[in-house]
Amino acid sequence: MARRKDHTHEQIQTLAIESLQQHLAEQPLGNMSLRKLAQRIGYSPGTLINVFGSYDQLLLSVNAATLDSLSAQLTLQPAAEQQENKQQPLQRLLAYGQSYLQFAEQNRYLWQLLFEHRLPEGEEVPDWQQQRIDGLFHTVEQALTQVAPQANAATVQQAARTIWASVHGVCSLSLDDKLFADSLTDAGAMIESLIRNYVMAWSNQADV
Amino acid sequence: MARRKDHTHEQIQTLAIESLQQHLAEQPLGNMSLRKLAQRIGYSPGTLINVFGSYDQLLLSVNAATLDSLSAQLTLQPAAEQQENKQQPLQRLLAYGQSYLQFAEQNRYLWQLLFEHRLPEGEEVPDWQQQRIDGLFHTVEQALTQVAPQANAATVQQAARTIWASVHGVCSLSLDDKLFADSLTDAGAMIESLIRNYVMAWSNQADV
DNA sequence: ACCTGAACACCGTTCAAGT
DNA sequence: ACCTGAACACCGTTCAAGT
Repeated sequence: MARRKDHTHEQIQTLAIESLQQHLAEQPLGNMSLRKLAQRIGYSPGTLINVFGSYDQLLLSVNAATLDSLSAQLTLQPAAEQQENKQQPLQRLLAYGQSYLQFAEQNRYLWQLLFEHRLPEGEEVPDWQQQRIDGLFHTVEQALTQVAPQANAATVQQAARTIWASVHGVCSLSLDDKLFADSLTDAGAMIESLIRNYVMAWSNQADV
Repeated sequence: MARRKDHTHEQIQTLAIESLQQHLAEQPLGNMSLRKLAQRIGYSPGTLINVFGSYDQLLLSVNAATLDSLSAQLTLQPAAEQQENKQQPLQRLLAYGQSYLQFAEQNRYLWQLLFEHRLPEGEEVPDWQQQRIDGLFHTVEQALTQVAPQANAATVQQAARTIWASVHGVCSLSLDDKLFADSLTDAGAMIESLIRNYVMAWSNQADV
């Protein structure tokens, strides 16, 4: 049998991605499979391969959406606080770090997939992914530039990446309980300590 | 057929672990399987399950060994430098961070397995693993105590974990090229900047 | 043209049957 | 007692055959 045409390819993509996201809201990727996903949305495994090219690319599509919602959560700040923080870039960086942690905690399986999914063997983080990541860095760079206007672009860029990767490391080990027992509460304090101390010393020393 | 008894269970464990380590020196875990591993060492898949309990526990055994060699590389320092650094805990922390990065770069697939392997669903990082991790933290804590003798134990402990997780984050994103293009060289600089700035501000502020 | 479902080459695990 | 190898329930992917 064949010939259903109930949905366009685009609609099938949306169905599959949303179904997988729904699964990852509660369970890790390991409990899902291309076959199960196909069954969930009422198509055969072959159709999903047709539409996405491969299971790996389906996962990449979910990661694209995850990067977008991460980006949305990070840039979203209550209007009142934005006003307040206009002259307080350090506060903004601290809030940024906490938002990142919050996102990781609230979307742990999406987050795991985003950082642990490896492309088959080839190269190339896709362009759109690198661009989205660059956008996230950019916000950090803006805040750092305000903190240390005398610093040159390369220095700011490196500091932004350092802060970012550090916060990421705390979140990563904390979510996996690979740091200590009571990680949920302490991770926030560690990120605060990390950003506050790093920015303080960095701004006093950067390109003076 | 059956009844070989060419090796004791312990010998089979060693054979399997070494064979997997050899594989991970060049290729990611995904290219290996229990069945391939069994074939490599001349036994059936069932035997490996008998000896290790499951494929997962075999992987855990490799991780135990990885933690040991990581620990060995970190505590190993040239005698001359040890002398030199006796009064320079910051230098020791910097060297520690670089050693960590070096280990991750030189053993990327072992390192990936160590941090990405998840226990089936249950709880419990095994005791021996937590103890080994605690030992690694302890070295960092010792150096921090020298930097800020006035700080209390809890503060030092948190700072040690913060530094550790941060360095880990830089290594992790750097190895996956998820930070930027030229990661190999810059990761070292980022770790240096990270430790130097954090420790500087932290020591001035901790429990004064 | 689109989709299916059987087929292919795998996977970790179990366990009756051999020695 | 120890090990095997077939069997089981999966997996991602391919592709001839249907509509």
